[in-house]
Order: sequence, then C-alpha cells, then structure tokens
Amino acid sequence: MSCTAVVERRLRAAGLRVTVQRLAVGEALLHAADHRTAEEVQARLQAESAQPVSLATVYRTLHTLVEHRVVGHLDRGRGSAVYEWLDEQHPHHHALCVDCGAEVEIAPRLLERLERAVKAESRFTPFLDHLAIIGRCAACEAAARSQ
Amino acid sequence: MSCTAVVERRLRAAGLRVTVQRLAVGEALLHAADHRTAEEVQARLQAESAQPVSLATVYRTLHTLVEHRVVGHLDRGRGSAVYEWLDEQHPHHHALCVDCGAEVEIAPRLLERLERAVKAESRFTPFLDHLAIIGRCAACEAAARSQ
DNA sequence: CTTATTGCAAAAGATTTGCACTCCA
DNA sequence: TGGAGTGCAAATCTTTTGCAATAAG
Repeated sequence: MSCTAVVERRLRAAGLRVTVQRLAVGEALLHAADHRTAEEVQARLQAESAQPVSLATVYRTLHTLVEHRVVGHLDRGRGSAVYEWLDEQHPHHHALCVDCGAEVEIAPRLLERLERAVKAESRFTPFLDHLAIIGRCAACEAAARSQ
Repeated sequence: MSCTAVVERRLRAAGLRVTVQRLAVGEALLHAADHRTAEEVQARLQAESAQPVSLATVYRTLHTLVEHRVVGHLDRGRGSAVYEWLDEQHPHHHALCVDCGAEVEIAPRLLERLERAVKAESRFTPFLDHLAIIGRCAACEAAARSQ
C-alpha cells in the first residue's frame, strides 16, 4: 500500500475529509523517522514542491490530526512543539535529551505501569500518550556529571 | 519564621542575591496553594501594591528560581506556563484535569519507579520533576465514559 | 566598588484567526 | 449545492532581550 493510501485510510477511518493538503502533511510525518515541527513540515512540502501548503493550514491540519489520534504531539516547553505520525502497529514514547536533542524510545510498558499506579492511587486517568519526557541521554548525562 | 524569611533563606541557600523583587515573587508563590502563571504573580504584586515588579523581572526571577529548584515549572502546552513554590519538606507532583482544571497530587514514589525503569532500560535520565501529567480526574473521566 | 539585577519598551517567536475563495462529499 | 477546508495577512499571546539606571555584597 502506498504512503498516500496509508494516510488516506487513516483520514477516512477518522471520519475526516480527504484533501491534498491533509495527505501532504500526513505523508510528511509518515516519512519522517523522528519528530517534526510545523515549520519543518511546511518546509519539506515547499522543498519537494509536491504540494505547497500554507503554514496556517499546516497548523490547522496538525491540530485536527492530533485530535483524532492520527498524529502525536509533543510540547518541549522551549521553541516549537513537534509532531509525529502515530503508527498503530508500533506504539511507543519518546524521550528528548535537553543537551543534544537526541531522541530515545521508551517502551510503552514502562508508562503503562505508571498509568495503572496513578489510576489506583490518585483516581486520575493520565493521558500518557501525550507525555513529554525530557532529560539527558547517557552521553550528555555523563558529560554533565564529570563537570 | 515569617514567609519573607522562608523565601530569603531559600534564596541564600541557593547562592542567589536577595532583592525585594525576588522576595516578592517568592512570597507570591509561597502563599499560593496552587500554580500561578507569570502574569498572575505580577497581578498579585500589583494588587497588593506591596512591591510592584515588572513582568520582565517576574519572568527572569521565575527562570532563576526554577534553575535553582526553588520553584517548579509546569508547561501545560496551551496558554502560559505555571509555577509553584517547591516545599522541600513535602515533595510531590501534580496532575492536571483537562476538563475541569482540577489538580491532583501524585506521590513522588510513583514517578521514582518510572525514573529507575527508564534509566535502566533506556539509558536515559528523565527530569521528572518537570513532568507535566495531564489527563482526567475521576469525576470527569466518569462523565466522559457515560457519554 | 564591581557586578548582578531591574524596568522599560521593543523584539521575537509560535500559533491563531477573520475573511473571501475553493473544493470535497 | 452546502458546509468544511484553505490561503493570506494581520492579530494575539507569551516570553525574551538590549540598554541605561540601580542596588546587592
């Protein structure tokens, strides 16, 4: 199945209208191995000139896709937020190194345990699929300690 | 010990210069039971007219206090970030309900377990004291489910 | 006395919005 | 065809910054 078809299928499954802009934004994220900011998504579409999309539409589209859980949203607290395609077959979380920007994958299992514990003890249902974990990767942590 | 004295002690302990502005900002957070945005902190100082502080200084002060772990910082991803006084005697985390805005206290123990697990499995050191947990409180979750 | 801190106003950066136009269902 | 989606430019909102004046240690 082509990438366009994958995106289109997710859009329809979510009950969303299919537009060239939405397909383009979706594909830009689907192709990206890592996170992308809204500007990066637009820049990519500009560069490939396949389908230029206005920044306003990129934001509106991302917002819509996040609402429908097609795309994940990570607010780094500094600079722009980043987005990533959510692969239903391979759920996972990311941790971001504040020093070098490296991304580390976190097994969902670890957070599920936290989710259960919080639910049981605090009667609160956390949305951990939007969780922003920041910290330091092994290398930067070692460097920071040796100082 | 007066509130001013509490704040002053923390400032000195952190090796920071003690200024009226820093004392004022610190006290505004110390008195607040919950989180405050930078604007709310300034508004409070304006209203009490005890010590008006420019918004720029409020931001700079909060930034400094967060760096020195005197104040906690929570980025809600939407709108302004919020800050809270960190009581050394009673460490805890907060979870924010997306529907009603309620805050639920999370025992540090739960996150410590996550921290150890992430460290062990992913060779990544998360800064969990800055963690923003969002989700739904028990009441709102029940309401959402019954729909 | 020396350097950090402050206030002001302007800048910066990210995201949102009004409105007229276009396109999907 | 009707309502959802889009582009453009301007607006918004939060946070940061340059610079001269002030205050802490």
